[in-house]
Amino acid sequence: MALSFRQSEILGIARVEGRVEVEELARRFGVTLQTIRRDLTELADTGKLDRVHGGAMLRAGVANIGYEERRLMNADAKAAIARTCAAAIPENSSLFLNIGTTTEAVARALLDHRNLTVVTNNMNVANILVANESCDVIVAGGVLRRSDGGLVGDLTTDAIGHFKVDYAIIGTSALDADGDLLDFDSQEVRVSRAILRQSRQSYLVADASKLGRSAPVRIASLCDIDAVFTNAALPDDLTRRCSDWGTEIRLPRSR
Amino acid sequence: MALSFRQSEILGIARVEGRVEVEELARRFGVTLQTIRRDLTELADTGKLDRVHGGAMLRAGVANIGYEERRLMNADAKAAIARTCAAAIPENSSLFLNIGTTTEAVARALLDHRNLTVVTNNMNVANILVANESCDVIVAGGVLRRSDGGLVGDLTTDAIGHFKVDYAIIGTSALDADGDLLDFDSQEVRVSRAILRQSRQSYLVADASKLGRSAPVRIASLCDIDAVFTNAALPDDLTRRCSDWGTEIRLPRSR
DNA sequence: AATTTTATCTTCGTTTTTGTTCGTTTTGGC
DNA sequence: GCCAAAACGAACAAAAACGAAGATAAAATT
Repeated sequence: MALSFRQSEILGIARVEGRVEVEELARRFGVTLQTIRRDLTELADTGKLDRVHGGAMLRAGVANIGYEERRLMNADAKAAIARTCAAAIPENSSLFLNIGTTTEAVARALLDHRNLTVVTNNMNVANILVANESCDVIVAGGVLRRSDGGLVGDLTTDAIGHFKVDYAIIGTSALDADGDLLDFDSQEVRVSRAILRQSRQSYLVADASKLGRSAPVRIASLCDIDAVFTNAALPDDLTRRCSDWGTEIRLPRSR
Repeated sequence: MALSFRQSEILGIARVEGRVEVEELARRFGVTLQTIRRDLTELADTGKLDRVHGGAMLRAGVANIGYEERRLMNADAKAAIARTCAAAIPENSSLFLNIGTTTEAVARALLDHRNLTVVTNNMNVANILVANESCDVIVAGGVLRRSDGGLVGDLTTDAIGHFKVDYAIIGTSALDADGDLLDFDSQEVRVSRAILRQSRQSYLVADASKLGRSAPVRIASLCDIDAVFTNAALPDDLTRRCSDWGTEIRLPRSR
């Protein structure tokens, strides 16, 4: 079955937004709710989307509830950060993307970039970037973690050692007052460190909610990072330190 | 067939716009709707465009469509094979699943098994088995192939070398009259061979449509396989040879 | 000039899609 | 657990798009 104009457009919207609503789509296309429902049912039947009450979502693949909540938290901020970061990535370049909902937002923002080579240990990132035909996706293998679709373990670290890319784009669980990047899982931290080691430029993407939080394992310091993409100014002393370290701070252009 | 002046212009418009509509084209070229329809039908027949109601669109991932078709072909047979195979896999065991729509069917049939450890180079298998909470999923990394969600390359072969599992469950593109398993992609074949090497028992899952077909690269022979799960009796001489080799042939119980 | 070929138009019955209505199910507050 | 509102799916009718077949006209061939 070939998809209609409208259906493939719905799919496109879902890829970008992560979700679509019946009402909104009906308004947008100027058709009845029933027609949209039929479209969504068909897309769900062929496995392209997951149907939910009131709309549909990208195929869940890996997501569970806690993950969904995290993904929707600060969704706008994350999308804005992702756009800014994607704008800093030239076409024809290679990059790492690690685990995290913000890096997934970056993957979505990269759907229009051409000729990228992306190495990732995040199943969701791979699932998103499959849609970008001109992009080579390399999955660093490992043990699949249900909670967030991350691949971790020795296998992952080993695989990453095989590459050297232009940009590392990493997320973090927490960014404390000293400018240290922190995470909860030491396995994941080993992967993140390997990623930083194997890349020429390193970018941190983190929304403001990560700021001032804490977590037990240290990934790196902001002084090891070339630029941090976030959505609100950092505290004054951290800003000062960043300028000493030569770490650029990039905020989304206000709108 | 040579494209008419108008047809190649339609193609040009489609390349730019991504889609074309019958009405609009008819107006633009000053011809009737039927003429445009004929153009679009021809362009679709030669694979240049995808026909949809009201117009046509750029062909979306050619490969992807092929995959969908493959997945739906003999879907019932594959499901039956998968059930039989899954019944032969005890709980608390470890297994490989490689690329292929039949192995994906097996993954679906394993959703109720408990305490499995599954190593796979197939993103779809991983996405399916995520739903089985009691199952450890390990993804063997590699280059992601859009056409079927397979992960291939040296990275994959290396990763598989790290494991030794109880069962290898592999699919194949073709099974010829000599009992040789064949495939089209030599990279994928390397992965399949690595899988066979690293497992204690090896099962082939292949529906009858694979029988008597051919493909350029040899994976192995049925004599290397412990059991083959299929949906129709093999030719007599192959059956005889299998019994010489000690290769069991397992058919779904009729119903 | 006559004939064939090709592309297009016209007509009409068929298929697909969409809108409408209505009974059923799900959801969320109480 | 109960109820109202929202969302849903089934069924049918209307509308749009479709393809087949024959008619027409221009171009190519003889």
